[in-house]
Amino acid sequence: MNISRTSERTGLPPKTIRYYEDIGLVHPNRSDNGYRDFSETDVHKLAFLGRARGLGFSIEQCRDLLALWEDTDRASGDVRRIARNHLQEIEAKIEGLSEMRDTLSNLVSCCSGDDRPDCPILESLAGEGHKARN
Amino acid sequence: MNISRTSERTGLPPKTIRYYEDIGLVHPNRSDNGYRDFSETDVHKLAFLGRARGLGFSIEQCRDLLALWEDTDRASGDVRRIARNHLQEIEAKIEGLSEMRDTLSNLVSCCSGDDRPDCPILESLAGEGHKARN
DNA sequence: GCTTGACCTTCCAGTCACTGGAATCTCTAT
DNA sequence: ATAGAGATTCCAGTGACTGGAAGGTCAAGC
Repeated sequence: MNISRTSERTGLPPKTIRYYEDIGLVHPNRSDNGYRDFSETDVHKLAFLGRARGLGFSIEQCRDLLALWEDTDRASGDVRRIARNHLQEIEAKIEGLSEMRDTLSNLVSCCSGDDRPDCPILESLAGEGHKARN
Repeated sequence: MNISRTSERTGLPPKTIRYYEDIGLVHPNRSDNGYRDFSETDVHKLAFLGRARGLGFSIEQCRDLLALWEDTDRASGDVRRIARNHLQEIEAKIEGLSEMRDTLSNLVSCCSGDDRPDCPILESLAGEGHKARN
């Protein structure tokens, strides 16, 4: 199967598929003309990678997950450990972003947003927050 | 003021400060020996940048905010527009991450996480979700 | 047989916001 | 004179792609 059909079936752009081969995540065969020739297994691997990336796993985590997937003697505990670590990272990111959101939405709602120059957003960025109620 | 003192006062690493000069966000003077010599204004600008970056604004957004900050004739509406756009991006990110978190935490809690190979996390990544109840 | 167009290949560069490291210069203190 | 700290520039790497150029291959139509 050529790369564009593989792209359609996996939802991954051809560029990404070539990149995944570059970094050793898949190893498609080559036809006589030099074109990549993807097997069903390759397609499954790529779809697996697409889903794992969609859940935010890093490439290195994906590599580990893929290895565990292919190892029928794996311990599910190893998989779970990776997923839990990643889950914690995601939760930390959400927390950081939530703080930003709260601060920003506060500032945005304090700003009149008209043609006048007075702007609590800039004042806060300038470090004048503590002077706000003078 | 030399770069290490400026780093202390702004909380930005020297490397970052040099980088900010490289991309034209600050323009410190130079002493006779070639060392950067930061003014109070430079320090304020850098602190401003540090806070804006801490709220997740991109460098280009920071550049715009800095220009507005320095323009006493600005319209606060321009600032507010930038901040609101950024706020929406943050909210979109939070939503995406929250979906990941929900899916992942579901999978993690379904996985026994012991020495056995059966693993609903891998099954889901392999696209076997729809077969779960066979 | 020839051309056209779609597809494939490789390779290089760019993204974003830094960060690390090497090689070299300057200053201060002993 | 020398040691150490701190400054400089420049180059390369990060993560995960993405864009684009230059060129090879294939199938269809004339």
